[in-house]
Amino acid sequence: MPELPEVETIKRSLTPILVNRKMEEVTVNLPKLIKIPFSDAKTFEHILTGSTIKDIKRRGKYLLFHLDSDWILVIHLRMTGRLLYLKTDEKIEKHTHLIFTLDNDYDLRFHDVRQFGLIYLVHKDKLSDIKGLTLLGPEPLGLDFSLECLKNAIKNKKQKIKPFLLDQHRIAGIGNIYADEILFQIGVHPEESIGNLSEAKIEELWFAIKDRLTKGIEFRGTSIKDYVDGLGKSGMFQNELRVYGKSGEPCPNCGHLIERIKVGGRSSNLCPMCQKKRE
DNA sequence: AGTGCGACCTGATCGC
DNA sequence: TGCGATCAGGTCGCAC
Repeated sequence: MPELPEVETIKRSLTPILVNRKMEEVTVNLPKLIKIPFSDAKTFEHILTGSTIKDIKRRGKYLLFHLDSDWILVIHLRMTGRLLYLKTDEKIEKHTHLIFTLDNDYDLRFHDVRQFGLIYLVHKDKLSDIKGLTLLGPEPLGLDFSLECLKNAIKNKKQKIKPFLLDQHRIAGIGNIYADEILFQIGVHPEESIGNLSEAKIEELWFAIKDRLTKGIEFRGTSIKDYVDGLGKSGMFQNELRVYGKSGEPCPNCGHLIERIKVGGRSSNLCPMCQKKRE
């Protein structure tokens, strides 16, 4: 579900209300969600109870809750995970798997229909135990994601461009929606080999990655089915989408009908006129 | 190295 | 109205 702009929006919505809040009670309703270093819900609850949230950070699609102890709570929302700030006396909805009861009569609740979300509690010296987090590529909106960095990642590779963009080890945070939008913006077919991209195209790609993700954040994310921010508020970027979810509709550039195909097992939306294969 | 597939889950939607 | 097939924004591990 949430990609970089959605996770960033959740972080921004939760930070001002959660920083310096203490967790008075922690309830795990679905113990199997708790990963590394133990899948023991009681220990998880015990360590977190009484902790105060000092900061919330984002890395790729991961959220990191830094505490006033030596532990870090790491959450990945995967497809349908939500983090919601709700009054403690509000009805607990189905699929609420984790409840952090705060010291102000509010809860932070983790809700996840498909149960794919990942919850980790790690010692601050053991963050590297979370492989998916450690192996992430550069932050596309960070300073280390330079044009050179992208060129190096592409060099001598034959991979199709769509799976490349989705590979979190290469660039962190791009998911299926933004990948399609990025490719439409630069007029490249999702099955194009990245080795075929000209220098100029790589620069366009570099710009488009940053541009689409930045715009996604400005519009506070894309709400199609499940996504809302920490306050339950929908994003607006779905109104800015050009190809994702638009198959059968006219291309905003040329009017040709948008197509949907499978690339690397994922649905890909594209305009066959504006995004022809080969350079 | 690249690709393709199944696995993990529930729920919405579509075609018959 | 019902039922099965298919699809969904993510990632991992395995086989070829």
